[in-house]
Amino acid sequence: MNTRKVRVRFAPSPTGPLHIGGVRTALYNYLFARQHGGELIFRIEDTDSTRFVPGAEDYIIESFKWLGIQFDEGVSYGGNHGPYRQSERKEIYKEYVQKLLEAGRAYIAFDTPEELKAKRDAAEERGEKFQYDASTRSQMRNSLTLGKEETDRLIAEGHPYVVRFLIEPGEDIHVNDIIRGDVCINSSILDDKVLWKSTDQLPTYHLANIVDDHLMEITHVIRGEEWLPSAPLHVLLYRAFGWQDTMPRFAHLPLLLKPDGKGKLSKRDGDRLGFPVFPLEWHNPETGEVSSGYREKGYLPEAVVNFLALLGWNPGDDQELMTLDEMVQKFNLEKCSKNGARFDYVKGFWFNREYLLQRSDAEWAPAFVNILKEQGIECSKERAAEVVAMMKSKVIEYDTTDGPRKRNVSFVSDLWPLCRFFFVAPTAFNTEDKFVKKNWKEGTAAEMQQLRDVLATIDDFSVEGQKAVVDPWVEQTGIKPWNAWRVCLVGEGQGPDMYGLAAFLGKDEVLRRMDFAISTLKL
RNA sequence: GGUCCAUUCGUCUAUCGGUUAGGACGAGAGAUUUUCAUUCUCUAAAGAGCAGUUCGACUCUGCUAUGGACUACCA
Repeated sequence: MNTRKVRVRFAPSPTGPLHIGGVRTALYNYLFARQHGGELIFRIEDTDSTRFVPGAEDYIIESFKWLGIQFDEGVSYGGNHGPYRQSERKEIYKEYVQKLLEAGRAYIAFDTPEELKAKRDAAEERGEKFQYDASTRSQMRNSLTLGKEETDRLIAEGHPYVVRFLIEPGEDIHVNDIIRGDVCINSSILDDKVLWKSTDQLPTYHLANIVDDHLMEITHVIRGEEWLPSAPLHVLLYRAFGWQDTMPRFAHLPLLLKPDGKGKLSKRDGDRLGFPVFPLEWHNPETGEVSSGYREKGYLPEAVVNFLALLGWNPGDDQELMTLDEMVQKFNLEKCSKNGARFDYVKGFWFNREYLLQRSDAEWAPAFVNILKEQGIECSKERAAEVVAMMKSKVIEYDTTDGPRKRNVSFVSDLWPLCRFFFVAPTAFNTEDKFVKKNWKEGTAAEMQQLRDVLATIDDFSVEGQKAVVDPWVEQTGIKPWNAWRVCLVGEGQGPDMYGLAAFLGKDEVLRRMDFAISTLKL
């Protein structure tokens, strides 16, 4: 085992917004690094020049800032192992492919993409599969079949070529994965992977990845399960370079699956079911399409992080709500589950609510004030906080694939549809409404008139002030005014405690709404 | 098709040979309630199937089934 300082990395390619699965991978790397007092490196793997998307890199950096995941080194963070963008490391890779070439562990191949495609198509027609490997490379146009002279000549003439990794068949390659244990595959099923591309004169992922991880002294590679099949190739690469002694340990994380149906979680699922799959809102620079983000939807970063952390890992006890620091304490790669986790976004609502409830009413207020402003309502933070206090324990309806459901207020934005009447007086009453029908009968108007006149005498209109006058009146008259009063002030059967509502509205507004209801509803 | 990985309540999961198989989300019921809620209490809900190893298997092995990933000059 190595006693080197733990160094892990998260290395996305800037081909678009950061997928939520990638966020989880980065989070696990972060937890692991922190727990071991190690370092987290942020590397950009932009060796596919054709898929580069402007803005993606900044997007990813901003995402981690919002989430509170701090890197120690890398693009935008600095460090002594740079540059951290693979496109800026071309000369380094060149040097290392050269070494492989000289050592006879790689060779040059002139087969064009078209020729290869023709081979594949032909094989497919025969119901077979073409693979560029020990069994076929002797029939191809490469430095092995052409000889050194001819190869040099073709290169000199400017023929495009790739560099392929020469894989010896018939060897069992073991990968000791921290999560999955021993994974073994035979080298015969591997193809001679392209290490250097002719199209853009850049290395492929496999080469750049191994060279960088070695040079950046990475000790543990924590990545998605989609990389498991190529892990043996990577092991072979480490060996070919003679780096097996410092080869990092591997840990392949299970995938995030669709909330329903089959397959892995995709952007489409988010669009379909109405939840974000990206941390931040993303504006596609080419299509102009906008994809929603957790931040813009009103999620708290702590909630997103906590929710994600538990998708594929758990501390082994029953604690589900954890701060980042607690997670750092408890994290354990060996306790990561091996099977894919369905993305249960409904549980995400619950996490958000829990974290929102930990915040004071005053902390909810600014966001609520903004939402009110969008509705054309000006409201001070203080008054907004009062509404929050009265309404945060309510439930709202939301849509699911199984039809409408109810859930607790989980976002500040849930408040608005529940709180309209705080700011807008009823302008009409629905006499067909069950609550109105049940609570506004003959004689109710007269009772409300009595209550109105009692309220009119109150100077201190606070909850306490009203109580002191109204409670005795209720006692004395035997009138239960609550529901009818609610009809007057709200217009329907919802809202907070009546004294609280009335205190918020103020005496004038309360009397005005009552007058309006009494004169419109009559009876 | 080939290779590899996986399989406990609807979902996320605990259990690392001996348990009444635990928790959470979600669902249902009841109590409380100044409407709707909150809150509290309770309930239902699981080891894919078949063999084997063992005194004993959710846990180990094999097969089957199912799901997933990979199979590019993409990462």
